[in-house]
Amino acid sequence: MSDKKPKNRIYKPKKISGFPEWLPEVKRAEQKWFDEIRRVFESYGFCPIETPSVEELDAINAKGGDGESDADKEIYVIERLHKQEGDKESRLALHFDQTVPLARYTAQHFNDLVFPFKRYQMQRVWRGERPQAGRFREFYQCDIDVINVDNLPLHFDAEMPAIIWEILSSLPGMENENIQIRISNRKILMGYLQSIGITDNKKIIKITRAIDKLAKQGNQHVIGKDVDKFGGDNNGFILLDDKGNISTPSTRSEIDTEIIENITNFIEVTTVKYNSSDELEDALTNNRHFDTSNQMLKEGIEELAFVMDQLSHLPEGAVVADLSIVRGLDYYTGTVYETVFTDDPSYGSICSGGRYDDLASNYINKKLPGVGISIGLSRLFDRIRLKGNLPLSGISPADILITLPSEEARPTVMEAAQQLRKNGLNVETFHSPAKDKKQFAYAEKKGIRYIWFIPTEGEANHSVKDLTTGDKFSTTPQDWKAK
RNA sequence: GCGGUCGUAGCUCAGCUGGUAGAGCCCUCGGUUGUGGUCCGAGUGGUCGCGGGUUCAAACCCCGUCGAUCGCCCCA
Repeated sequence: MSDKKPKNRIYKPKKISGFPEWLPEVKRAEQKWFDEIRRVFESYGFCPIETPSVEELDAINAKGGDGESDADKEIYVIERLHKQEGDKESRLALHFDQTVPLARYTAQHFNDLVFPFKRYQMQRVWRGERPQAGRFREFYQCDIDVINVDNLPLHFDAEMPAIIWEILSSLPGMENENIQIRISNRKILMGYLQSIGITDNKKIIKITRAIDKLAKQGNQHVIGKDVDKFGGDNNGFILLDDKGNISTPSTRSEIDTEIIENITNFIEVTTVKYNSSDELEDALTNNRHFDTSNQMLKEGIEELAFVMDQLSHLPEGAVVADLSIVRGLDYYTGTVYETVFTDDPSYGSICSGGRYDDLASNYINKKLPGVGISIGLSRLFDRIRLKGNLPLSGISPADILITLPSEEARPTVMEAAQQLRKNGLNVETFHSPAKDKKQFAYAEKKGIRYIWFIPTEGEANHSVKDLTTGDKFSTTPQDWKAK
């Protein structure tokens, strides 16, 4: 009797949370998305670049200015496993978006770039946050940005959503999704806060986040009702009731009642979505609560109205002005975008961006305003995939599998394969002589449509069988064309 | 960083109130099938996430730990 085989210790493979990977058929579908996105980007004249996965940590942190920002925690820093005492090397960090690398890139290659610099970039980015539905630690973003020297025409602010709309409505599997691009302009909120006397940066951040949250939770949520619920040290100080109205300041309030009232007025306006520039201007300009003599507020309204006008050719509801969109990243200074599934806004934005006045000012002594938008490809893709709406077209990209009846036939098989490839077909040859059953089953499983037979003795022609229909054709490698 | 749920074959899971593990799929082989997709049969595969405790006895109870997942913060 045989002894028990010694078991070799196996390192059992595990999923790494937040780092998705796909089977071939899904990856093929993802590649088609990349192809389509690239096609549209290039059709508008954007050119490709790729930056390293890492930036120097100092360079990434340069944008904040404040030093300790929330973004710090999301960054992965890399180090050598075998680093030694006293090794001198710059600290490298995986980039968490493509905007900061773009700023650095633009500054670094300033002399060699043609402005306005229009580039697209489709790479992975990394965020050190806790994964959950639609949230990854490693994911793809597809960015387009335009950067110019000194001034950047507002026209570009309108071009971004137009491009995005074109892409989102052409990606395979997205046919039945209801998507909306929501646009605002930070100058409106900033100008408004300025006009009611709020200038403290920390207060501004809290207010913007409260407004942001309010909109995303569909007015259901309460900020600060249970202060601790909203994350230990991040004390919400704006208290909203279930209808989304600011009620009383919490015990930790840093803000007085009059201002609360003012913000309530503002929120009334922000929770409406405006379909046209006229609606928007009516609501804001003629609102007695707004001091439109404030220059920044006025500019914001005008800019947003301009952008809306430029986008009036898009279908109704595709793009709306939504003043609750304020965006977390603090480098945005004007137009801001978010994109949501209208039937499930809480899934999060699938496509965001905005305008920044001088993102590169930390890297170069020039004023380089830009505007850009980023498709959260992984989040979008995963949603469509999980809904089962992703069109899959087989594991293999091969159109044809040539059977190998015997080892002697291999040269003929190879020759036929080469000829077919020259004609633009993807061809795989079966790897070893085997029963037809095995070779057929292989083609079937890999989703290869045609099986090719070289001539048997006495036959002049090759033959092809279409597995989807069962039809068989007599032909030659030179002549055959897939129907 | 915080909270909820979960962790049994490669995958999806079953395993009643504790008595030392099962199904389907996958995979391999054989048969059937006008050259494959069907059907039938056989086989491979698990120290029940890991560690400790309670017990005569634990996949099942307790503690810890790790992992996954969902949510909060934040964000694509």
